[in-house]
Amino acid sequence: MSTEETYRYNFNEIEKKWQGFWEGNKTFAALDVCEKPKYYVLDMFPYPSGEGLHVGHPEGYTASDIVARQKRMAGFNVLHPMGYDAFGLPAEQYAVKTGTHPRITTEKNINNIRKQIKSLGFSYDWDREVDTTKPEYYRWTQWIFLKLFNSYYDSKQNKARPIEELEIPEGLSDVQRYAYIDDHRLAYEAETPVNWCPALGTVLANEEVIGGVSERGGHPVIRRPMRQWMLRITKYAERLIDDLEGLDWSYGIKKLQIDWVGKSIGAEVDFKVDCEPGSMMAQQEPVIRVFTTRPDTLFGATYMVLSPEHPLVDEIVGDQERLAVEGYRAEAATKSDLDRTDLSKDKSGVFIGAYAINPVNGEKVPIWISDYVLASYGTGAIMCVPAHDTRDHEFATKFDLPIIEVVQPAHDEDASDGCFTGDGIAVNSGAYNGLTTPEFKEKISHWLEDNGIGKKTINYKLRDWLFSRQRYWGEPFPIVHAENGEVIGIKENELPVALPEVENYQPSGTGESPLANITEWLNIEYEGKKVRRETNTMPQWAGSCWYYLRYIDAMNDKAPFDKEKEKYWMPVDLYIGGAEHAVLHLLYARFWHKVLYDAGWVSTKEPFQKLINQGMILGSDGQKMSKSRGNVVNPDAVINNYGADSMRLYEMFMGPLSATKPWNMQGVEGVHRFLQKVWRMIIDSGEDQFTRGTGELNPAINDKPLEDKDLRLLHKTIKKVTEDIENFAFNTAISQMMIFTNELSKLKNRNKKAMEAFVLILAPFAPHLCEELWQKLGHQDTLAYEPWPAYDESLTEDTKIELIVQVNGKVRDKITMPADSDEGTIKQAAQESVKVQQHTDGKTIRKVIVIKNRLVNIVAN
RNA sequence: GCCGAAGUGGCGGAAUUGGCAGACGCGCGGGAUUCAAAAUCCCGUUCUGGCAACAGAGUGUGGGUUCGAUUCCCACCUUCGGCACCA
Repeated sequence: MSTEETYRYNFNEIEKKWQGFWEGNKTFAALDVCEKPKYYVLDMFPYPSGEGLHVGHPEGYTASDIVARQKRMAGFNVLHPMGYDAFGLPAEQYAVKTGTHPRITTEKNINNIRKQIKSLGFSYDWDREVDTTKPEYYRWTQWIFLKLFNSYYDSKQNKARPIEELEIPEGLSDVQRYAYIDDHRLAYEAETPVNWCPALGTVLANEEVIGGVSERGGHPVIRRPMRQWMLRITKYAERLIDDLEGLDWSYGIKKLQIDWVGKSIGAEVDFKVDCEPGSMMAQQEPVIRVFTTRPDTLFGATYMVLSPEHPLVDEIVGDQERLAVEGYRAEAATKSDLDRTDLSKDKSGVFIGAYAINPVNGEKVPIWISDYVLASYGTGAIMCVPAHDTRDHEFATKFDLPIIEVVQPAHDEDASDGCFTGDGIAVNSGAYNGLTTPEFKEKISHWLEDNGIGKKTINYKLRDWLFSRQRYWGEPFPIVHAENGEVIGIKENELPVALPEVENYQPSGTGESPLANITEWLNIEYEGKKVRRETNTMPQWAGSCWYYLRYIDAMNDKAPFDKEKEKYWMPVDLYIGGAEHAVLHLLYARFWHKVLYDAGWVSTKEPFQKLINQGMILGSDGQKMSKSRGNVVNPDAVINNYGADSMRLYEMFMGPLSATKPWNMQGVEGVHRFLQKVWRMIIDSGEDQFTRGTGELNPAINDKPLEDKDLRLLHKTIKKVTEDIENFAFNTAISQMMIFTNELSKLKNRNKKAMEAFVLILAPFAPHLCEELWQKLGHQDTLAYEPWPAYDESLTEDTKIELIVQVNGKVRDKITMPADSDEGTIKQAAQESVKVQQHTDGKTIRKVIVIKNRLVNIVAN
């Protein structure tokens, strides 16, 4: 029978056909004006690498696509866009090696990845595609940067305001005024020690340095001060924590963000440096300010440590100690972060030959420097309480410094190693003895404030964002520098500052980007002044900080987006992506969003209302996929062999979306068999015992009503699939549809309406197949906007229930009874059971527990 | 070290206001169909004992609460992910 082949499930043909249909009809175009409620489903857009997609990408994209398709059918106006985060180092490194313009590489990679994405049949609105490297896009990235540059943070109003509104002290010279203003901008320049990678010729962000070498390439990284652009994200620390509250994100991700901001409440305390009376030093009255979260342990502070970089060290160092101190500081300066971390187990430091006075008891305490104190946190100096801080304890033990206990555990908690870090009761603390830790903190804070030697203070781990890179392939800054030191933002209407062509992509070597080599671009006249352009470019994060806003109005050439459209579409209702972006991307995007919010450009405080992280997909060996292990699965191969629908279905069937799970090609085979079975259930494929192979509707499909149990199965299935999509439990939704198919395939009479409902609920998962089946069922148009099938609650429950009968908690029998039978009837029926009687024989029945519609437990002994 | 998530058959996993452990899929075993195969269909498949009916054990380990615990509580072990001297 040659027709057999012809009418089998031919995924290749079907998928090509429907992808063409959707594209040609713009089936998934979102409407900007619409009476329907809106729903915005966003995927984290990919970096278009040369390798293309790996199987991890389609996992999140399939999940979001199922939701998008289901929401459309449920009557929502859905925005579901896709784009490319295409600036970045790999294209540039390739350019350095081969001379190929990164634009060429990037375009090629985008074309490839777009083709891959399209081959999976996602319901994106392709008219809204964005590419962060296009001038039409980065023009607005620069525009937002200018917003940052032209704003300052008003701490009283707790929001950013235009720089023109900044109050400037009178009587400043021009230069002083520029400096004052620049000091307040949300985007500012600073001389900062940065991670300089000589091999890459660029500065790397902390997160791009792993174990002292560059994340890409593994080249050594050293610390070196350099002029850099910084963004004042620290001003938003409090709001970045507070506004998490209303978001539907997992506890884990919120915690990660909160910890990254790292808020801690404590006090700043001034320690006077002990000077010889009448000396030069004494007149200056030098003071060391420390930050501590435990002001209640002040009486136990037996020494102090300054960071090696602390500015006061030079002034107060003793003559005899100067040489040793300078040696130590030089050593610390050359140490990378890795070296410092490595030494964490073995503390180092030197005494600087000076003393300070503990303000609470007048004790003279020695001052040391050590690299375990960070210059960049708090005040760069600490008071040390070795009895109640593990790091101080280690240091004091090593250098034989005194340890005084000032807190006792309230109960008999474990004070192991003589270092108790918990809350307790104060001892050896003068008038404060007997106070609990919180009481003590409160009192001493007031005392410090009343005496002008300290005050309550809040510190954050979060640092300002190092926002410049010495690279070619990134957004140029819309900034020029005048000869008098003035920093000038390019006018908005002159944007974009286009990325110029260069002859070679090699870094300039001085630490500047390749842009510094193009003199005719570099030195220009701007507004009548001779200026030099900014040669830094923005980091890869920049484009991804606001792309979700550009999708709302991707073609707008007058503004980044239309404010009315923004009001309609924002916030993003669902954001799906990898957990690797849980901290930085989300934090940075939230920060930019808040800046735009303060400027009145966006209407919501937060951009992403609900966030779901998909888990990692491992190779079939249970290891991370990597070329070197040879366990990488190529999605193209899977699509070729089994089709996009099978690929989609398998990725969802593997397990819970957020779990880490291994790939198994036989599992793809399994879901593929399911789709074939669905095909045979509805199409006369000639493979089925009841059919002849016409390729049309299966003759078993007719208008005869389903039997009660099958009708109930249909309604149960609709209910479960509907609820499971809501809960992102796609694996169990698929399993329920398998149960339905297994059952209905056995029937000689398959009700047509039931088949149609089934096709509609399977459609978000396997859209190509379902469109084809929908057409075969006699419909002309796409099913994308067919109403989502409703279920009848009363038909989702059974009329007869199999009750479990237990004796002493062990299952001994099962009895079938009408649903909602009353307790008395159930008890009686259970005790009449022969098997129950065998197990209760000779025993006294103490108790009978009945759980309606579930079980009976007879307790006997 | 700290924080977060998780530990269930040969494998992926299912089951939560505490109520049949192992749905669904893979794999494996047996059968039907076939000249044969592919495809398809049917039966079986946690472990131990038994031909079977059936009995016992069983959700990382050890305790506890309960008529009843994969689910709740306490202690511990292991794996994965993140952070890492932030005073």
